[in-house]
Amino acid sequence: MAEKEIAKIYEPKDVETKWYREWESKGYFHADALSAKPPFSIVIPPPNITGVLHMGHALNNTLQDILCRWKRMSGYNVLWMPGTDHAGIATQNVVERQLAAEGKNRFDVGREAFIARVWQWKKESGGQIIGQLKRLGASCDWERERFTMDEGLSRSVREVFVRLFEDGLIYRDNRLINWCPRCHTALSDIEVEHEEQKGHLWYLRYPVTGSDRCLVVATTRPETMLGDTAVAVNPADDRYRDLIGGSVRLPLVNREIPIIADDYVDMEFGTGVVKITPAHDFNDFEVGKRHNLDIINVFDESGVINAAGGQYEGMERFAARRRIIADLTAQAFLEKITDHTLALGGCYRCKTVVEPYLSLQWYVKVKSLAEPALAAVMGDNPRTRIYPDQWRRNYIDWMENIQDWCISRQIWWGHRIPAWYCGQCGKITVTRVDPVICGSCGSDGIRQDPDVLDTWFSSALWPFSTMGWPDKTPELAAFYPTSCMVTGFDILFFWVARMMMAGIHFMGDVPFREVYIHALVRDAQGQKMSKSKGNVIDPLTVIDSYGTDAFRFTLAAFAAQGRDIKLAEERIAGYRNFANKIWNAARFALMNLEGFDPDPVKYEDLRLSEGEKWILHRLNETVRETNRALDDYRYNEAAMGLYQFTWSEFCDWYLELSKKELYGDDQERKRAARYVLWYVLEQLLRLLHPFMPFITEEIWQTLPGKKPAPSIMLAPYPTPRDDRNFPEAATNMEKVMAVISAIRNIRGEMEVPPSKEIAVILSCASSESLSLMKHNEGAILSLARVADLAIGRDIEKPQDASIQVAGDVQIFVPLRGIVNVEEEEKRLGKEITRFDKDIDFLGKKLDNTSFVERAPADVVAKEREKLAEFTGKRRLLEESLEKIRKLK
RNA sequence: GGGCGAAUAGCUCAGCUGGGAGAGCGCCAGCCUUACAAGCUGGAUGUCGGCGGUUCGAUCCCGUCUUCGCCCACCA
Repeated sequence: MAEKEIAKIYEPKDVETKWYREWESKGYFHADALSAKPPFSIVIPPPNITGVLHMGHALNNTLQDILCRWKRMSGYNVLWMPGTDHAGIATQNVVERQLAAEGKNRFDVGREAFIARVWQWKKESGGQIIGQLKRLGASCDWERERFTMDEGLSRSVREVFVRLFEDGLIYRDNRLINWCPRCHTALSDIEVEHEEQKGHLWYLRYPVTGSDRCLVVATTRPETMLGDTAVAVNPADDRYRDLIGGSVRLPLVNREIPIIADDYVDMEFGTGVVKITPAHDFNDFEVGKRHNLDIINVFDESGVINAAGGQYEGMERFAARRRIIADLTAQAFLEKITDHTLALGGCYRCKTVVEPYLSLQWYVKVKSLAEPALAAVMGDNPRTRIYPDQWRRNYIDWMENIQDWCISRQIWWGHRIPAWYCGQCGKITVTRVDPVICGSCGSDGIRQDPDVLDTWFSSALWPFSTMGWPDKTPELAAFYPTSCMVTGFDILFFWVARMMMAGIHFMGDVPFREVYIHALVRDAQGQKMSKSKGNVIDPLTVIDSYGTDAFRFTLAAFAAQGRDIKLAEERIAGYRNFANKIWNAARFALMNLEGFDPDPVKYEDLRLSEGEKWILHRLNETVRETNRALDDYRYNEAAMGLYQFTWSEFCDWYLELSKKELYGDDQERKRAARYVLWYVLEQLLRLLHPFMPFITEEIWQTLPGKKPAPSIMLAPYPTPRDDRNFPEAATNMEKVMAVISAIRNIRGEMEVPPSKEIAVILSCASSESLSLMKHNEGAILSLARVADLAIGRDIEKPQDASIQVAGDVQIFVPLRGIVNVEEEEKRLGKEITRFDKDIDFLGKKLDNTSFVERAPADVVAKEREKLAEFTGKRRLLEESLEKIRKLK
């Protein structure tokens, strides 16, 4: 470290760009498929090309990067496969909005030109999230970056579609599906988000034919009455039994429709009479099938009433509702309106209320795919383990109740369905290569299905399509199945479940060995972050103001399993301070390591102090804990352990302890101190690197000594070292630290300013303590700021001294001129009361014969010890208090 | 309607397999002690949501209730 002054405050910005560029350009992120090292692979949940980095991405990718950096340093051949998703509906929406701004729609420009325009948009602005992931420090193998619509992945999609079709697992059917009237496309069941809303139940009178009775039906959607083709009652319902087989006349429409009986009708609900609209309700559709009812579709694809709606044709569905209610009211067909809450389905892309809509769509038959995907997570040793376990239950429930997957979408941006219809024979041709003639009759009058595949169809193949499938590639051989999938629970069904099905079916093995499901990032109040609420914290703004490392560390420290993260900005500031603390500890070290070369140092020859042994021992324990925690995805525990070690032990204690050695003249001691300082810091930086990649690299590069690698990200991750375990020394040091703390406590309580040096007498009750305290005299002198220290066996307490007890050491601080007698009296009183409580508690516990008899012997012994210790201390304090009182 | 999760210091949260609770921020007191005031030292604060049960012993296990949150579900 040169004479150049290092800034007191860590400035992340330049450091981050500098090192990221270095890592990437040197190819440190690149995985070699032919490496001899054991593989560790993760495929990134590909962000949408329309995406900008939000908190969810930041958390997700930070957690992945921590794993990747940790494993890479631990000797694995790490592949983190990156890429982006074409995000069919979302991306199409973006470009359609652009067109709308120009006063056009996609039909004006035509399919080909529209798709060209989407590609153009992708080229210009589709990659920004990749740059943002880089700012986050993501160590992805960018050389392998893929896109769900690139050539290779499109080939995988085509292959999968054809094979499933050939196996009879893909079929076409005409049934009710969820339809978004705004996106003009079908949606799968899970793409519909249900939300509870306050609505109404309208009770409508349907006059019974040939009678002056009316049947009253309750409905939440009165406008669909235009498509009613029956009313239904429960066959067991005595109220209506006589009317079954009869008919009613549909108001406004004047259509005569039958009264049918069906078990589906709940007698308890509403009036026990249900209007049946097979074209616009999933239940009614089933009822209609059972009873062979007509299906009258009254909407067009935009949710506007069509010709079947007679006088209401051309009205938007909600306008039609208002009008129809008004008309029914006017004609006395409306009996009453009651409040009713219902779960309305909305499009997950645009929130528009979806419409059950009859149409011809493509489906994947999932039953046979789901079975092995279910089996793979079952048992004590599942092929794929889901963390935390609670999510396994969710996965299982969903897989067990899985419905066929509607995969066709009526949009233009996506993988076009490789099916051609013959105008001659009407047969379908599905092939790997675009056909020119019908596969059945040879006619050239074929045309391709206009629909594209659900975006999640290609996502399902991601773990193997990105590695070159269907070819047999070295990547697949080396990295499939992947080691781990890190993702949020919101796409457990959309994505994880489908990757499982596809992976097992096409690769013959699960796509990943482990799945780690992390939580959602919310605001400090626990609200979901959303633009409309205005509570969004932008990760990039956070990075700008606090630095990437602080931000990453915050996310890791918050990432407790199974719990959402409530992110408050103050916390990030707290970890920014932590980064700064590391920075300043490094400044201290570098200043004191000037001219020091650790390489020739023989560790075995060093004469280590108690404090040095203690910090080495604690480092070893921290190493052990960090590795163990990361192994179990306990990111928060790993982060908190490192935080505590760094700040409370390394900085607060060790650095302070080291000063007297570093500043002293004993060259042998100095050498040991420098070595330990260098060693612990060097190891600590490696431990922290997966969490805080930039600052650790910046400091690490300036440390003296020969580097094991050109970058800290390639240096071996610390593992515990047997030659650095000092359990005994560590315990001893803790005793010394307790004495120092006790002296500081007197100082603090007595308000003795740090500038005022004091005299202290230590009275030890054992020879062990005596030699320990003598041995660590220097530490006590400097850390407790003591000028005059006397240490002896069983020293009589001076009359006018303040007392503290630490283990079997009594600490006397002569009062005269320093301590206020009243203050001391108060302090002692407080301490005594505190002991009284514990003594009382322990006494009662030990008096309880069933405790003494039944509790394990070691627990009882421990409690006895504690009682004796407390009683002893209390007695000392009591004596001291009496003496003090005499002084008054 | 089914399932899951949460309730711990003023706030945000830890607390792995039961032996009378921790952190950060905030608060109080004293400090510019030559790495760091984004800092140092000391201190205060909790019927661990309520009620039962199991146990020698429960923040932790079981039951139940209350209050929040989430997921799934075709009750019109």
